[in-house]
Parts: sequence; structure tokens; C-alpha cells
Amino acid sequence: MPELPEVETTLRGIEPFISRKVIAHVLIRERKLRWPVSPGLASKIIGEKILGVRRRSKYILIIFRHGAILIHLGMSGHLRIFPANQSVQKHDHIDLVLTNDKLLRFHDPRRFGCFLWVEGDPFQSKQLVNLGPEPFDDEFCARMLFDRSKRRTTSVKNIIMDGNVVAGVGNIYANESLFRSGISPNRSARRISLARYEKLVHSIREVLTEAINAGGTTLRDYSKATGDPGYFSQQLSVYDREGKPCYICAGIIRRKVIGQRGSFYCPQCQN
DNA sequence: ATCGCCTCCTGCGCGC
DNA sequence: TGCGCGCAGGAGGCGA
Repeated sequence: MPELPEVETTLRGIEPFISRKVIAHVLIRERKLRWPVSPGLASKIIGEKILGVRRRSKYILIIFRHGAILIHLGMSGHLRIFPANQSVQKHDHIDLVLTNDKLLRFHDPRRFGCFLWVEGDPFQSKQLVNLGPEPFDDEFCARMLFDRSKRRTTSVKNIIMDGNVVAGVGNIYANESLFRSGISPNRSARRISLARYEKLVHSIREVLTEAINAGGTTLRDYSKATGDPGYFSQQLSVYDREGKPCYICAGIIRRKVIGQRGSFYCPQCQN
């Protein structure tokens, strides 16, 4: 489920139900996540009002007066709103029960996600402080990619998936935006012209925008019983299409591992 | 600073 | 039908 568009979709989905609401109690059934759930979490937030919800990269921030909850969904996590008496399923690790008789539930089978209390300004936390600009910030531009790539030896795909370069571009959307801009994922980042980086920046924004508008991408969706799927999977050009014909040239989509991640591309359309 | 590799964990789909 | 294998939307941490 979770890449940037899925996280954004989650944020928009939960915000109306939790913003300005007060925490009645907190149920933690499993503390063993990416990092252990903060021991003092419950005592920090019970009786406190949620001032707002924000996203930074693929992190979700639930803002309180003197700190924030920093949530990451990892590979398999989701956050959903339920009635306060909702029954508990496997991998339902944390509930924030609100005084409006709803609860916000964190569910994550693989437990690569996190659910942390951050005291003070969450943007100064170690997870967020070194992140690159958001893809829609002006600071993210062809010139910046071009300049930063000069000193790098790695592939362009690894560059755009490097959160310190640009925040929140995950594997699906890296593959898709490289296809749209006609750039091979394996191409050395420092051998790409400024003009091609212009196309790439445009493609990244376009793909992310379309995916957000489609409600994200649902692929192997182990949760369709409770959650609505996203529809961007119907618009994927290369991701998970190994062996199938390219929609542009009918050539065969190939798969190659780059940076330990499956990478899909059309050898004819991308170079 | 950067690179590639490893790791955490569960679930699913495939071939035999 | 059951089992083993490979793969999965992330990203921190390691040694080199």
C-alpha cells in the first residue's frame, strides 16, 4: 500500500475524523515495530487535543501541543477510522480512541512501520531533519538534481529514491516516472542532461498527482474487506509488468534489480 | 559523503 | 493439498 500518494490519501481520509478531537485512551497491543513504540506515548497524549495532521515524505504527523506522533506505514501498514467498539483483527497493533467514539487504528502485518512520540518540533526529529524537499516544492527542480548527481556514481533510479535528495518517491512511482520521461532506470545519474532532468521532474510530479487523484495504488491488497482500494494500479505502465508489451511500442517490459529493488522498464522507450 | 548489501517481518502466488 | 521458494509498496544501519 504505502507510497507517497497512499500516505497522502490516508492523511486526507483520517483528517476530518481526528483533527480537533481529544484522545480518550490508547491501546497498544504490539510494541515491536521498526522501533519500539514510545513507552511514554499514552501518558503524553491522553486528554490532549489533536491540533492537526501533516505529511512529510511518507511520514504522517499527528500534532499535539507539546509534540507529535510520527507514523510510518512501512511496506504493509495502514491507518483507518473505526467506531470505538470495532472488533480486533490480527496485526491491529495500536488504537487511539477518541472522545467522539471513533478510533484511529494502526495495522501493520510486517511491522516495518513505526509509531513514535516526538517531543517538541517533529520536523527536527532524526527521521525528518535530513530529508530532501517534497516533490512539489520549488526547491525540487532539474538544476538541483543535475548538480547533486555530478558527485554521485549511482543510477538515476537510486538518486530519485534517495530521500535526502527528494522526499517520498518510492519504487512504483520511480519506475513509472522514469518510463514517462524515457530514461533508463539503470542510467548513471551523472550522465543525464539538464533537459532530461526537466522531463523527469515533470514526470515525477505528474505521476504522483495522478496517483493521488486516483486514491493511490492498490496491488496485492491484503485488506480489501475493510478498506477501499486505490485505482492507480490500472494506470501503471511498467511496474509489475515484466514480460508484457509496452503500451507505447509493444516491446517487452523487462525487470532488473537496481539497489535491491525490482525495476521495470521498456528497453526500447527508455535509454 | 557515498555505495552496496543486509536486515527487520508476514503473507501471497507460483511450481512441483 | 501441501510445501518450499521467491517476492513484496521502506529505509535505517553497517563496513568498506
